[in-house]
Amino acid sequence: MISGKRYWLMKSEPDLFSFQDLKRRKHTRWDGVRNYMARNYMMHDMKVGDLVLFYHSNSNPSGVAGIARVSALAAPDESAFDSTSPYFDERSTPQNPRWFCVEVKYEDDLPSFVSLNEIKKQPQLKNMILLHNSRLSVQPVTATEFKLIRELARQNRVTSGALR
DNA sequence: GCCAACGTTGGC
DNA sequence: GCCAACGTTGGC
Repeated sequence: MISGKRYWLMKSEPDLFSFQDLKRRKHTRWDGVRNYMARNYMMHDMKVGDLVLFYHSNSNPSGVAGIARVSALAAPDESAFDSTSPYFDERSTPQNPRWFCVEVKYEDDLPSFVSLNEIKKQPQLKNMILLHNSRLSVQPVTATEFKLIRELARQNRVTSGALR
């Protein structure tokens, strides 16, 4: 168990499911995660109310697109039971589920997109897991990191406004 | 589309 | 339980 961490970053490929999709749909099960570390964070550490940076991966540009919030605790990932799903895993059964996922809901727009490039430029963000384990799709962020990214999004908007 | 990084699988 | 082979993620 991790104590005191209440902020997360979750990756999604926007071609498959974007922040705008979440905003339209209001909430979604974070299904399809097939990595044990990411699963364990969802199963054991994520609590209802935790805030989430919704990150667009495999994208041009990649970066943080908006804010979400955990809206339900982890439950068995139904997509693993569905033989027609790309996330099907025959080793996971309703009697003995292997994969779990939380539900997240749309929380807030960011004043602007915060690209991976901008994150890399911030000395205060150099310890983010994002920059050191690019493979982990669900990861904790500190309160400081979360707030700084929100601040960057605000600054971006001010800057681009001033240039107009 | 390439490929580095790294998680997973399975033979031994 | 090691580790080589393989598959996947994700930045560029």
